[in-house]
Amino acid sequence: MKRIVSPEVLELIAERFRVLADPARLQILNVLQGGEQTVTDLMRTTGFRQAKVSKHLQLLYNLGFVDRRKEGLHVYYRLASEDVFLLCDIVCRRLQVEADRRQEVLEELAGLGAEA
Amino acid sequence: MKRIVSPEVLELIAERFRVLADPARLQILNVLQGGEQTVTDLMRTTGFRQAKVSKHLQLLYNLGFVDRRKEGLHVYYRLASEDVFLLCDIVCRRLQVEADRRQEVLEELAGLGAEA
DNA sequence: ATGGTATACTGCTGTATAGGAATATAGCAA
DNA sequence: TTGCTATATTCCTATACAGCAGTATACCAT
Repeated sequence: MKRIVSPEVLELIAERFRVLADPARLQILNVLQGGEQTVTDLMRTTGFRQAKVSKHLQLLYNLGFVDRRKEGLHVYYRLASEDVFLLCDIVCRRLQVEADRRQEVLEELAGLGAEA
Repeated sequence: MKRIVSPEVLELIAERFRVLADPARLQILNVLQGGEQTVTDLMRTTGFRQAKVSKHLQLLYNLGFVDRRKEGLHVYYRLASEDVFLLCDIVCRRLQVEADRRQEVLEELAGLGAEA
C-alpha cells in the first residue's frame, strides 16, 4: 500500500490521537454514547467542573469528534460518529491480549514453582 | 453495550493513544510496516538521531506496539501487530471526511459568489 | 586485555497542556 | 435596564515529555 506519508499528514493523525489520549475526554465521549447532553448534564455525569468540561468539549468539537446544537441557554453536545468506539475497541482488544499474556506468564511461573 | 468504564481502564486506553500521538513514532511505525529494521536502519530511513530513535522504540516496545530481537550488536525491531494501521486507517478516513466537508463549503461559497 | 560499533540511558531545557480560579459572554426573565 | 443561569475564555501553576548532548553498556574483533 502507501509507504510514504508526509510530515503534515503524520501531524494531523497524531493530533487526532492526542485528543483521545486523555482519560477525561474518553470519559466524556463514553458518556455521550448514551445520548446528547448539555455541559451541565456532563458536569453531573462526569463529576468534572464546568471549565474542565467546557474546555475538553471545545477540543473534541474542534477536531470533529463531537457536534453541538444550541437551544436557548443550553448547548447540547453529541458524538459526531461512532469511530471513537471503533478505535477504543481495537485498543481494548490489545489490552485484553496483554492481560492474557501476563496471565500466561504468571501461570508459567506458578508451574515452575510447583516443579521446583 | 458497556456503559461504565473504570478510571483505570480509561487511563490504560489513553496511555495507548498517547503513544500514537506523536508524528515521530507514527513515522517509525510506518517505516516498520515495510519490514523489521535495526536502530541504525531507522536512523537512516527516518533521519532521526540515535537517542531519539531508541527512546521512541522503548516507548513503543513497552506498550506492546513493536517487538524486537537481538542479533549480535544489532537489535531488530518489527511491528507487533497491524492494529496500528487499523487505527490509522480509521483516523485517515475521518481526515478525508473533514477534507471533503471543507471542500463542499468552499464550493458552496463559490456558488454564492456566482449568484450574487 | 584494547578498540570500535550498536544501542540504551541520564541529565538538561524548552514547550505543551491539564486543571483550578476567576472573569467574560450569551441568552432569558422581570 | 437589572439580575440570573449556562457556557466560554483567560490567567496561572504544575506536570509531562520531546529532543539534544553526553555518557554508559553490550557485543564483537583483534
